Amino acid sequence: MARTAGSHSDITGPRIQDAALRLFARHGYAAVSMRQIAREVGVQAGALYNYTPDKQSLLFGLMQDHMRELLATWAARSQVPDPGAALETFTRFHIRFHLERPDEVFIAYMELRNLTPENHAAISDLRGRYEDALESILKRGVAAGVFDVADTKIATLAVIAMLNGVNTWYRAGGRLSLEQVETIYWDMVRKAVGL
Amino acid sequence: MARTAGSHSDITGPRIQDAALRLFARHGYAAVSMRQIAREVGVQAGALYNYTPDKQSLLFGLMQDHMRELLATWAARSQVPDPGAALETFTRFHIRFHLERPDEVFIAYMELRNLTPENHAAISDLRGRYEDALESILKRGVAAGVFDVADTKIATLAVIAMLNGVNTWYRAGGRLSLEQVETIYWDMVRKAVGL
DNA sequence: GTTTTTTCTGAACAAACGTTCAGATAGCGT
DNA sequence: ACGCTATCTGAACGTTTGTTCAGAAAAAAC
Repeated sequence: MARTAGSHSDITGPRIQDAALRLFARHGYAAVSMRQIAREVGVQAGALYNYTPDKQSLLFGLMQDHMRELLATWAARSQVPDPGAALETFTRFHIRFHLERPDEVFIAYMELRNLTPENHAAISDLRGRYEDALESILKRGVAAGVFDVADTKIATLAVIAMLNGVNTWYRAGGRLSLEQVETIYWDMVRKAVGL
Repeated sequence: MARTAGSHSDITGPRIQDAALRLFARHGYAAVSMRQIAREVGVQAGALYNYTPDKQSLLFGLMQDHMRELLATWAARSQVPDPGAALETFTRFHIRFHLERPDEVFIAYMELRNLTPENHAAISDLRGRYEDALESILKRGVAAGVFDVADTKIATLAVIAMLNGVNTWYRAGGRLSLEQVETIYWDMVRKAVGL
């Protein structure tokens, strides 16, 4: 046997990424084998290598795609001049964006240590750029005298850490709507920066 | 060859736990082999099985020890009646305790998915008890009318997530002392709960 | 309808995996 | 000094790992 009926790279490629994403998020990169991914796609393990040079690149691609989309989506937003309004926009954007992609977020935070040094540096750089987006808002607010923040760098990391926590417990269809969750967190963020 | 000079279970046992802790934290449970742990201890892989029935128990033991120590240490503290003071005590305790044990904390949060269902349930239960300790403080503060918190459950998770973030960036000997870090975070927590 | 290209199979590779165990030696109690 | 027990080695087990590749079939190009 060889090429199978209906096979097409436009179909198999994304399916491999989807399967890898889900399996990596569920069991962890190191615990998932190429054969498991292949089985999920309905293909033999060797076929995966038409789409990725190796397992590491598969992980890196997923993380890089996620971070780039995060940055691009945020950059596409029209920036509000008022620091308070900008912070609210960021807070709600962050929660919504991350809740819509639980698997990507999980991988981006948990699998950093499974990247090669070069790949790790690349992802860390993208992460840093996103953190800078928040920190620049905090700095503007401090400069304008509307935020009360002792250390903008720490506040940046603290806010992001707090917001990321949503992904550990929120489930669609639960006690609270996405809108309610956003509002509750925004309320805490707002108060934390002294607004 | 067989038993080696100077070998003793009181020495080898802890060394195995130390090595497993460090390696699991650095590379992840699934990515670390029993042979790597053994090499770190200076022993053959088979010798590990005098101290643990299997790899899974090694991980579970580390996580359980950590969570029990966390709960016991917190329980040993004399509880302050004032909710505000209690929250400050908790905040400073949490940061200090966790910064003193970066590897244990890392494992306790990252390796949950590598536990068997029974072990997972056991650790989650311990985790839940610790979260309850914070939530009870928040509830007392809300009842006393000194805290402004929309949802104590979410606030609990948000505060813990924020505080846990310290472990991702703090390094001893850096720009800020532990005392300073505690104060900055307490300032944010205090404001976030409307105190 | 024929040729070329794309996509996949199935087998193979060496290496590493967790775990077991008979046997050997070190340390301890007597 | 001797025997007993605790501790470890070294080899072995069956399985799984990531990856490669010749060949075969489907799809696309002509």
